[in-house]
Amino acid sequence: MRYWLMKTEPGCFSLDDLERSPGGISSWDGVRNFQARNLLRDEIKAGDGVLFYHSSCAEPAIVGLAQVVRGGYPDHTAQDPQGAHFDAKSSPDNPIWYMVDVKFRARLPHPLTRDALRNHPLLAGMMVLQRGSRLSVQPVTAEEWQAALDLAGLDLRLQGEG
DNA sequence: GCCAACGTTGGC
DNA sequence: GCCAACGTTGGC
Repeated sequence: MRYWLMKTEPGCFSLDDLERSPGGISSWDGVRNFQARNLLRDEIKAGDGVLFYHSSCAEPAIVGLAQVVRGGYPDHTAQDPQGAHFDAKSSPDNPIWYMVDVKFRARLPHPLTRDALRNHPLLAGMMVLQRGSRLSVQPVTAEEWQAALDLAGLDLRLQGEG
């Protein structure tokens, strides 16, 4: 079981949107970056933990927890010419882009702001804090995951863990 | 709105 | 295969 941080603009798809999705489950689609694609396709598996991060907003922060419920599979939004994520180079036979499904798990009692992360010795090194860090899906270490939960005051045991 | 950082594209 | 130009991201 591994851990990830997923970035989203709340004006586009927020933690609320995930919670309100049917069964609290939504596909994580529309990622059009090769490095993130590789993670979605090859590394991210059902059961993995997700730190849900809001970016490009008044207070960028980790706001919740989610869990991967389906590992990488072809992103069919690339096949929709009307959609915002259409890519003519992708085809059902030879998909370029991949997505996963994630399920809402928890809202943090208090969002973990960038300042809060920076001020924590175990979290200050997180990729999301690094300058120019644009990867929308980022690996998180087990230590960072635990420290984030501790800092949030959350005791969450995900299915498949422990 | 600014601007640094990054990924992608395309000319050569 | 290099690299400049461009578009996008995202914190501030």
